[in-house]
Amino acid sequence: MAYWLMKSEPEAYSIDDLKREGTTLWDGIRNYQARNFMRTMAAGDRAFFYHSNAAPPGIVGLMEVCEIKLVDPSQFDPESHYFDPASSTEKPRWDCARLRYLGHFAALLSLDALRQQFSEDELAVVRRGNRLSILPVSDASAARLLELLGPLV
DNA sequence: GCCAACGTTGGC
DNA sequence: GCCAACGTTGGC
Repeated sequence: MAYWLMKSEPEAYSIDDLKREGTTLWDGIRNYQARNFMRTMAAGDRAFFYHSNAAPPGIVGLMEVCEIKLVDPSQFDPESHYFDPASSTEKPRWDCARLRYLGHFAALLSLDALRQQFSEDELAVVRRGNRLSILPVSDASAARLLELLGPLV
């Protein structure tokens, strides 16, 4: 089982939205590197839910990967912000994963705190200039994160 | 097949 | 709003 970190702007979709819905389609990924990471996920993997563009940004909860390589429906919707005219139903360019809510952590672990605990090599999210919305987390870093974050609530 | 330009993303 | 990072695109 691998660990990941997935970012979402809470104004667009927050951990509370996921708690309410139970599962969600993680769609709208339009960055190739993030998409490629998402394709290497496996069902049963865990993902840290990270609030980006928040004050402060940081890890707020934990999810489980349910399904991967699902076609992202928003790419075909002309009304959608994520509409991609270059994509076709025959050759879809973007896919997505289904994630399940596992829980909140008692408190947000901020990016500042993460930078104090982890080097840029240990945890990609603290790397200066990193803008990826989906990142792998090593088993060792995941174990330390879970220890810092404490039990799910 | 090189490589400049583009698009996406998010911290600041 | 700037800019850093980088996979992909596309002109040649």
